[in-house]
Amino acid sequence: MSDRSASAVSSARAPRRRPGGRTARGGAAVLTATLELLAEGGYAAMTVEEVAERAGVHKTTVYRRWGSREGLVAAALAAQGSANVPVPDTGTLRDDLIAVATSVARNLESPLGRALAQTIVGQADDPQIQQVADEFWQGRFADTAEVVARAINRGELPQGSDARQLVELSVAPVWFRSVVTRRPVDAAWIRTVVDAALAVAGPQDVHTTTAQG
Amino acid sequence: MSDRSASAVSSARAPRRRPGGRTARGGAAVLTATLELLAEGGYAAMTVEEVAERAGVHKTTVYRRWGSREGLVAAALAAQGSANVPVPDTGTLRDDLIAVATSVARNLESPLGRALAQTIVGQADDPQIQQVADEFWQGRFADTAEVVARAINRGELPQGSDARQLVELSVAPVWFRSVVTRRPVDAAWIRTVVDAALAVAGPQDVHTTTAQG
Amino acid sequence: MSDRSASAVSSARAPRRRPGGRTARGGAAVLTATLELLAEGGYAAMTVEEVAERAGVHKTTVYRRWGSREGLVAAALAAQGSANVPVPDTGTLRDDLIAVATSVARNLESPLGRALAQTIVGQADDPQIQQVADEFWQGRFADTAEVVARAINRGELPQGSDARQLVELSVAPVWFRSVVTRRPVDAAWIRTVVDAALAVAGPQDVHTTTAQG
Amino acid sequence: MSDRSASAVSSARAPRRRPGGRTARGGAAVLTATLELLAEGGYAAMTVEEVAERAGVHKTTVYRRWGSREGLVAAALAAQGSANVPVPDTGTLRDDLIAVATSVARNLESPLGRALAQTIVGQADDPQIQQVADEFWQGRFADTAEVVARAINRGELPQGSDARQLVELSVAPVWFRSVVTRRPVDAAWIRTVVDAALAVAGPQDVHTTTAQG
DNA sequence: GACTAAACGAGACGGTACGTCGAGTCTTTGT
DNA sequence: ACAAAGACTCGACGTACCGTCTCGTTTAGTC
Repeated sequence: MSDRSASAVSSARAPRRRPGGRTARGGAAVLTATLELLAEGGYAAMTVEEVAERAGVHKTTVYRRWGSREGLVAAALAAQGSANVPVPDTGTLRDDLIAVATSVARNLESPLGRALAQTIVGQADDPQIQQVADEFWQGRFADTAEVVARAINRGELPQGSDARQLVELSVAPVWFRSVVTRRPVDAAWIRTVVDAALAVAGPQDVHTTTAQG
Repeated sequence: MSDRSASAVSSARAPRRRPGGRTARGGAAVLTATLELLAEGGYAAMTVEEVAERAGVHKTTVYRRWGSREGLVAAALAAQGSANVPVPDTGTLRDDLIAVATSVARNLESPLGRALAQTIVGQADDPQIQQVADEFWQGRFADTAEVVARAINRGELPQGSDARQLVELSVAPVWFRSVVTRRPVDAAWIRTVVDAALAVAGPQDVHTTTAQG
Repeated sequence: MSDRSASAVSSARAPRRRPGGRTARGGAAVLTATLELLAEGGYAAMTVEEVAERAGVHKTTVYRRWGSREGLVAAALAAQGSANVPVPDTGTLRDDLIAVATSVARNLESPLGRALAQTIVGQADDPQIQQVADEFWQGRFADTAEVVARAINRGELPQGSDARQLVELSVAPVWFRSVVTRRPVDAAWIRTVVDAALAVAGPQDVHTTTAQG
Repeated sequence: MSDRSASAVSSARAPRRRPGGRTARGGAAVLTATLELLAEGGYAAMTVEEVAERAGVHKTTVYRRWGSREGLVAAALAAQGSANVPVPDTGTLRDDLIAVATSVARNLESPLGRALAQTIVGQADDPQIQQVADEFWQGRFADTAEVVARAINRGELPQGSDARQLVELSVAPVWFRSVVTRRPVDAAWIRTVVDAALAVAGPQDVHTTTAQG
């Protein structure tokens, strides 16, 4: 459906095109440097000047193209957010959801993932950041809806099951623990979370099987 | 980010005229002003200078007592966080959890609540903020554990039920929706969330029992 | 990270109160540095940043105290302009005027004098510069009026003689040559200029007397 | 110094639409725009970009042809300076000189005249500006020398009279007042100035003779 | 009731970063 | 072959806020 280019972040540390660098190439270096700095010290530690220096570009160039610090961050976020996360296909809904939640947990454990998460939440008042965040979630939920669609096809879930709710309930506690309360997320807990989500998915039946009577 | 308004004087908060008065009163005015500014424009818009002015205090005084911007915010957060939220007692666990989650949702809908949430998440890398956040969560989970304790006493839950898990699963989706994806939280959804949490609380039977009864 | 160009030249002028220097002393060093730079390369070459560096002061300090580049220049101009030039007293009006004109010529030959002259003229549209210039001229004409007053006392000039006109006509051509057409000013020419000024000073009598005799 | 107004479009000067238009008619539009901007806000307010926009030409074109801001200004100055001012011929030297001085005064009262004067003085350190200024003065003095030549022919002045000195003494005070001290120039004062100049031109008698006749 | 130490008011300063302006250069594209 | 378009480097501007420091004054706690 949505073919987002899966271009890697390429942590290749900026080639350092110092003086004559007629970069222009697209400014990918700038976005990379931005993400790099976010990963290193979070939003507060990311300065436009440092980004420019790392990208081998002049400060004014950054401002010309991205308008402001927020614009730059938003662009970097968008670039990173559109990097498609593969949707798992294990054969069962439960394992798929566990895989999704685990993937989220892993991501939030990485410095970059954590930094982006904090930025999305902490700078949510900025309209540009907000818009990128909205698009990000829309994309993520659209992607993961496939997991649920397959489950419906397999008969694991009734026709009208709410895909978003299922995924939201599976992922929310992971974000909460990892980003809000900052406590470790382990596999067992993820399983519990997914089971809870499944418990209210569709009209009970699928999960308990016997509650129908 | 660039609003000056030198006059300010704000909402009549600070008596401003403290000729002989030994301020010291505890600096409550400073913390109040801090929260006020956080509520108004979030963490980014809160400046020590503006806080000092609103509190009718000099900037250096703020630094003398709270050390830094983060220290000040941490203190304000602590002051606000320790304001005990009443633990509900409706008679049933489900309604208690719904009440707790609803209370959280209401709080996160308020400008101040939202600002504090964003601060806690966005500035989580700062040790002082982090500590306050840790204490806050510890307190909140301790408080709400009572709800579960009562349920156990009533026989709604088996002895060894995990109070924290129950509350966490009830509250996490609310935070996620409200703070992370920024979508509205309605009562029906809260009920679903709580039901999901209850579904994995204690050995299945409790749940099914409850559902049946 | 940010390599400061080690130019620093600074002809041993600034005490270089680097780190703990709670300068405040009055910022004379800043004004001195300003004049220095003006002398070196004129108005265009004078940057606030360079001034600050030479004065061993931070850029923001300069802006705090003088508001802007123009304000700084105006202050430096005022400081320099108020340095009283001694009014000559040779015994005769003609020699006094020659002395005044010669002094002006010498000043305009110096790099600093030339730079200030060019600044006064070239930046005349700036209100701050303008005001300083006005005060400067007022002061200069007031000072030199004494020369004329003495001449009146000596009977060289009638009572109501126009001091300003006399001085103006003596000095204007010097400025014109030196600053406007940029040609050298020699003593013989100064004598001619002063004679021309004297020729129209007072109600003819002095001149006509001379012409008659 | 900080007025933006990106729209501008100015006083309908530039045709703006030069689709096939090859090689600008000779760049007159550019020089006109330059003078226009100089007249409007002086040297400081004149930017190459604004000039280019008003002339309906691209910035790079300006740089190609005039090399730099100074080169452009020099060219504009030259274009304007070479516009011959008519040399008066009233019949008497005194009236001719008064006419010349008055013409200078009128010119210096106009925004453009004032701006050019300030530029010539303020940017005198730039070699290009300097050269244009030199040529300008050479031309002006050559032109006005005719006035003196005629006076000699009429017998108003002796053969070897110094034309340049006469004109210089007549004009210098006007420049001084108008450009340096920025005070108004009135007709009576101009007469005084010219009389002073005449007083030292040739052997005194000429002046008195003229006055008597 | 005077005396001292802590805390405060006031104000400037060093320092980092922001975002902006304009000069001048270079490359691509078109005519 | 020259010009339009547009992006880029570079140096500087002026501003905001952080956190520090100094000095003088106030006030509280103690003798």
